Amino acid sequence: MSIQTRKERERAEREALIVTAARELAEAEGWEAVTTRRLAAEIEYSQPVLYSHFKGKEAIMAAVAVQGCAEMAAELRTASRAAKGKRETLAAVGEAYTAFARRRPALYDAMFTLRVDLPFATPEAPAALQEAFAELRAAVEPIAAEGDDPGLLTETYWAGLHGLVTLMRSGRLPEGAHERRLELLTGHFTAEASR
Amino acid sequence: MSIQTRKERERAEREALIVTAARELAEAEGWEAVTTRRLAAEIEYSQPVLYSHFKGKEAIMAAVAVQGCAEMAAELRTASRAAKGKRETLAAVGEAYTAFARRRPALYDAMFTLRVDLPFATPEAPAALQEAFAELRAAVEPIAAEGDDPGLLTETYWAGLHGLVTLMRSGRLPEGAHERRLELLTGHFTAEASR
DNA sequence: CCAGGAATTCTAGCAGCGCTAGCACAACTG
DNA sequence: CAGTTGTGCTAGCGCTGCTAGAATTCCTGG
Repeated sequence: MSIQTRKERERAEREALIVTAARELAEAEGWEAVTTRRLAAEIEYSQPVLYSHFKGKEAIMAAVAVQGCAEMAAELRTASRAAKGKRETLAAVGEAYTAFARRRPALYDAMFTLRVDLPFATPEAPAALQEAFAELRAAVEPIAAEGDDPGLLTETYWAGLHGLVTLMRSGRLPEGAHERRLELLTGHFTAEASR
Repeated sequence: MSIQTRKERERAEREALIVTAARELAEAEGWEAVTTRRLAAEIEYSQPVLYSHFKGKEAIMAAVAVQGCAEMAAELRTASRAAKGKRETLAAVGEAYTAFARRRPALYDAMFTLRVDLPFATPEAPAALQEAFAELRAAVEPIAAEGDDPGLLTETYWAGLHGLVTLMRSGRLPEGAHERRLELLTGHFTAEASR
């Protein structure tokens, strides 16, 4: 019994070690530097050990993505709590979202850009992911107009944030005017829709 | 003289052949199927020939992206011309944009998602790219509020469209409600901004 | 028409990728 | 302490983008 639990604990610890190493490597040098060989060296085990914990590289990235979702959810919540009115709250959450994406680009990519081994738009999506979306929704819902579906409106606002972040990060949009674009986006969502 | 021009013509033809083959392969089987070996086989030359035309795979993708920009610009213009009022025009252009992205996902990825060997937010950006942006801008500008910078507003609306497209394509958003999300986005941009 | 030189294309290979079969060793059990 | 179980390693497969250098083709001048 005790031996069994010790082994399980050790396995869990090593699994966490893998995820942490992957995340740190990705944040330090980008996901293209995260190879299974490099990762194996980092945790001081051989390559095949990785595959006894995860189905493949995508599954490791998915684990990192889930961690990222939890952190983002927490940051969105903090920003939301600190803000006062409906509009200020949405602005604060939007700001917190894009700030997170810019501060932790590798994490953000795993969550929302790269192909990853995770269910998304289904009830089986990871809890952390649903929490992050719920935070966004809590900020969007109060500014929804009469007929607007709050879920769809949240998805649409989210898309706006995501577009800003990804176009900027891939060099399609200049970094400089980010704050002003974000204001424009939030401003148009807090206005009354005309149809 | 004649020999010289013939050679140049043949080179240009072969270059076009490469770009076309890359594009068709990408559209048929996705960019991950476009390997330099596969591409070389397709054009019935050996691999190194590719590198006598392009600096690398990214440069080939960039050439495909430029083609895509030209086509998108044309489609946006067509949609714009067919629409009547300011709001209808913006809606039509947004619709044309997302329709293009969904109909030609590989082309869209080369243009706006994948890392590619192109200058973007600078005056040296390819003409086709600038034309596509100009089409978007022509549709956005008429609905800009007093103080809004039309360029920034266009970038922001573009980000919204891009976010919708990429989140949907990567499975983060369900396909079903796309039209309604697009309406929400366009609706909020054609409304008066409240600040 | 043919030899020499220049340009072009190909063969072969490098270093690295994700992933895995099968062996060797370590750890636990009776 | 012997035997069995299971864990981790070595080695290697088939692929990637890319390139050095050999081989071949083509054009030019005699």
